[in-house]
Amino acid sequence: MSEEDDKLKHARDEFVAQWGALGTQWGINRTMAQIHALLMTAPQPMTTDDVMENLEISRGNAHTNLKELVAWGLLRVVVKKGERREFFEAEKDVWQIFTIVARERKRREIEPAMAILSKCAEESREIDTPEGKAFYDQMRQLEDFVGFASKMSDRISSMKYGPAVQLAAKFFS
Amino acid sequence: MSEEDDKLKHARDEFVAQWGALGTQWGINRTMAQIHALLMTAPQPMTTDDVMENLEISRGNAHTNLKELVAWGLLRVVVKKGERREFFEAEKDVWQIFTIVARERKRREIEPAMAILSKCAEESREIDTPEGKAFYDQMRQLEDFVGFASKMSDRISSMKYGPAVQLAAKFFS
DNA sequence: GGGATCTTTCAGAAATTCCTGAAAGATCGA
DNA sequence: TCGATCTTTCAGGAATTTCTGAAAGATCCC
Repeated sequence: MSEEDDKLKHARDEFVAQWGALGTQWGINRTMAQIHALLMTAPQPMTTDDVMENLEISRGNAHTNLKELVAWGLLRVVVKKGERREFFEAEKDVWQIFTIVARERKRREIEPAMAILSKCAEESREIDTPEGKAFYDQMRQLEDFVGFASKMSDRISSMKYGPAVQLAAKFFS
Repeated sequence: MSEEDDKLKHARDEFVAQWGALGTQWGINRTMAQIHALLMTAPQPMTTDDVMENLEISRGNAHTNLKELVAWGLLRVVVKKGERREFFEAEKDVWQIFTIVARERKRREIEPAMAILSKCAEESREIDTPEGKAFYDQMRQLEDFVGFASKMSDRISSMKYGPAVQLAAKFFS
């Protein structure tokens, strides 16, 4: 079966490499994306050393990014009895992955935007010139829209997969 | 009215600065986000030199990012009669801005992901080992989900604002 | 043609982000 | 307590991204 194993190894290596490259576009660093790809396609939980070896990266790098992925909730730490080392295992359910990423993006992208918009709207609320009114108006429109998007994101992220698909089906009808 | 004008200038400067900082999180560079913020809140179209002066940046930087924003569709070039210079004006409609950004993100983030997933699924389709099947299965699940998200994004982006809000209202009921 | 004005490009500098390797910190069993 | 094993941190270096400033390229009018 070495033939088959080679094909798999090749496909998996490609997935890891490309997913890593893509990570950059998504605003997460290459290593983090590669580790995530590696573990999503790992049959067994892996140790820091496994990851280091497979991706040919330093211990510091592996460690930092593994912990970051754990903080996101995309990886879990697994302890095996009789083993002192930590093993890492990925969340593999796509809907779970989606909701985790959506929540994180909301936290990092939507919420700071809301804060800015609210502040600027507030500061300009009572400026009684045409320019002032136009500015306030623009801030309010942005604020309303972003607030709305934020609510939608929450709502969807908190749904179970089944209902979400149901809803989407309705959407396409 | 110098008092009022000052307050407005302050609020606007803050918006530009903060929006620029936020841009980094969104994966676009600071200058590009700042220019966008500046023009979204400009009562009149602005020239390259206006932008350079206001943000205190070089001509090359201003030029490159203005053109990039035009390429995205977030700015339009305006020609005034009797003027040789180009003026730039921002799309101010929030729904338009949203659909433009959604389309761009799809192009840069979703489509490359789809390509990788399809290729890796294809390559692993016939591997007849437990690991091979698991890998193929994972690729397919990701592919299906991302494909689905892609369709949803298209569907929403191509809607008019009114119907989109209607739909959202149903969603919250 | 030639000068004036505006746009575009791009090599190198500056700034930012990311990674390495090593040292320090924990935890455990003997 | 001590050595072995594993985890964590971080200063400095490497890689990547962004910006500047100047030169070259358009376009227009005289």
